[in-house]
Amino acid sequence: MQPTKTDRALPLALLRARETVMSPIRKVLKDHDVTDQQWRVLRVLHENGLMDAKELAQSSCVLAPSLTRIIKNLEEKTMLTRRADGKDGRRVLLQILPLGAQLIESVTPEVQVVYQGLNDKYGTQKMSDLLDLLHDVVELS
Amino acid sequence: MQPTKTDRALPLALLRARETVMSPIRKVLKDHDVTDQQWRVLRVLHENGLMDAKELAQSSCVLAPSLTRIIKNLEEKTMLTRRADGKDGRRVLLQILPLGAQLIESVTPEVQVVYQGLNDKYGTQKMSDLLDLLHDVVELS
DNA sequence: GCAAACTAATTAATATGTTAACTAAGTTTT
DNA sequence: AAAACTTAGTTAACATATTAATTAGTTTGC
Repeated sequence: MQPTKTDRALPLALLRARETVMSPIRKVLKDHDVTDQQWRVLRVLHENGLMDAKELAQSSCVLAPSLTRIIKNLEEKTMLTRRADGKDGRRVLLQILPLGAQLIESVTPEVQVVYQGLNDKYGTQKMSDLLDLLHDVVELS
Repeated sequence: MQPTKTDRALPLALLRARETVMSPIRKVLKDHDVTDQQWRVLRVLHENGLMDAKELAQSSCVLAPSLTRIIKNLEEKTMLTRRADGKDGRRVLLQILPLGAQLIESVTPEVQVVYQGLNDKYGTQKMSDLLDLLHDVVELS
């Protein structure tokens, strides 16, 4: 069986698209000393309030072992707090702290500028279509 | 400025979609002791023949420092060869070896089965549309 | 021709990805 | 209630991502 041409392979296409989008955003995040994973974790936590580690890992698309390290790191920077769940001793509850929320709020405008530029060049309708199609891919699992 | 809801953020959507697609494929690759990065590198090399490291890195969406280590690893497994370019002493020329090509050819059918299942569930037309939209994203850079 | 600027690749340092093994806490079975 | 099973989180080991610095080779400008 012949391999699919690499430029029509979905995983590589997704990766290339992601690199295109993330590259300029990463620069912004870098200026604020945040990695994109830390950024995802903080954004999800900012959006959802109190969460346990499993929810947070799934929502932010970070694996559990990575999240453990990221949490440790962000906790040391007082960006978030970590405490055991009283009802279920296995769970760890996470909550964003003012410093974390402040980071989100100060970096977001810069990131939005990049998104907006992307959106203008790409087209709002196409962007919406793309997001819908991507959402459908995730639904398959 | 309010952050974009994380479920409509393009980078996260791309990442989630990629995870959905890659998860079953990774299992296949794991059974053959190949990481997905090594797989990408070998596939691109198999498709394109002789390439220098820079081309290979760009085409396979791997950063140069990672490629250096991946090449070292694959070279030790005699999956590919590495030699200096006679005309430009800075460049390194890579070529796939029979063992590498054999790996591609033996793993590809299994990967294709996964792709096919995905394609059947998702729809060929939608898949094609998605690939086109993703391609257009990359064109923006 | 040669120094400056540039380019390809590697190395270094830190963070994350990935799988497996492990610990602790909770749930189910009998 | 104790054993077996399950689940959440962590730790471990290795591979890759990311940026910066370094090395070696090439090209440019004067």
